[in-house]
Amino acid sequence: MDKNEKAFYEAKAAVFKALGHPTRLWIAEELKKKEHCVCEFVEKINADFSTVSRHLAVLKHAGIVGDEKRGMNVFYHLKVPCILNSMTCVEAVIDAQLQSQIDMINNKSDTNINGRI
Amino acid sequence: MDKNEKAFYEAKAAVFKALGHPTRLWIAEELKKKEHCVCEFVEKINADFSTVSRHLAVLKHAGIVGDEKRGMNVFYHLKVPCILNSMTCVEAVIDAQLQSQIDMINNKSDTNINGRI
DNA sequence: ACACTATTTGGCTATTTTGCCAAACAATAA
DNA sequence: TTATTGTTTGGCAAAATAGCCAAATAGTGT
Repeated sequence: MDKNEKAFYEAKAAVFKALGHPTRLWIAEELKKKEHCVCEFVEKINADFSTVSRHLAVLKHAGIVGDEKRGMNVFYHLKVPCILNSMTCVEAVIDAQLQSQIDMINNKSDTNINGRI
Repeated sequence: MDKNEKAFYEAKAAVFKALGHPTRLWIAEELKKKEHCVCEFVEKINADFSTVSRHLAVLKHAGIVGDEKRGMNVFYHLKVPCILNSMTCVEAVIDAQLQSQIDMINNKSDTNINGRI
């Protein structure tokens, strides 16, 4: 893997990483519906103003959201909405994972039953 | 946001987080082509056996890959290939980001030029 | 039984991330 | 001008992550 390719993987991973936090993922989904100022998020999330601002900065730095100052507020919008198209697949991952956990529990109790007989 | 919804966002974010590391993202893309044992990755990545094993464990824990022991080797495979479908969009994010950086540089030098006149 | 190979795990340190508080900044209102 | 509101930034401490080494584990072959 040469230097360019490595840099490319780092850039791509950074995008995933930015979405890899529940609050930021939630913010991104909210921004898919419509733009929001920071204060609107602070109301809905139980977190400090500075915390929300930092999360938004992470998303902005990753290139996922953009911001625009209007009056006293800074409005954030989703720059690349397609980034959330994978959500159905992500949900499929979670479902599959949940299912395999259920299977594991079932197999374990089967073993126990067999062990008892 | 109630407890269930919060847990749902945490689970979804965990999937993104798992892909949010260049090595793990590279591994996932390799696994899209075909299954691999750990040793094959160790050869290609310049990292310790234990490091690679841990990265694979993270992907497995997130539900993205599965593993199967055959003989002396453990083979990993991509459980949910659709997770990489978003890659073209991720690349679009990077392109857009790169472009906005170029624009910023251009605007800055325009300002300088105007300032000089 | 022994040695050998592939993999995981425990333990450690260095680095990064998170989230809060307080302070700084910016735009508006009085 | 001062006060006020919305936002960002500096600084800090707690927690999580990454990556290495060494030890443990599991399966194979002798």
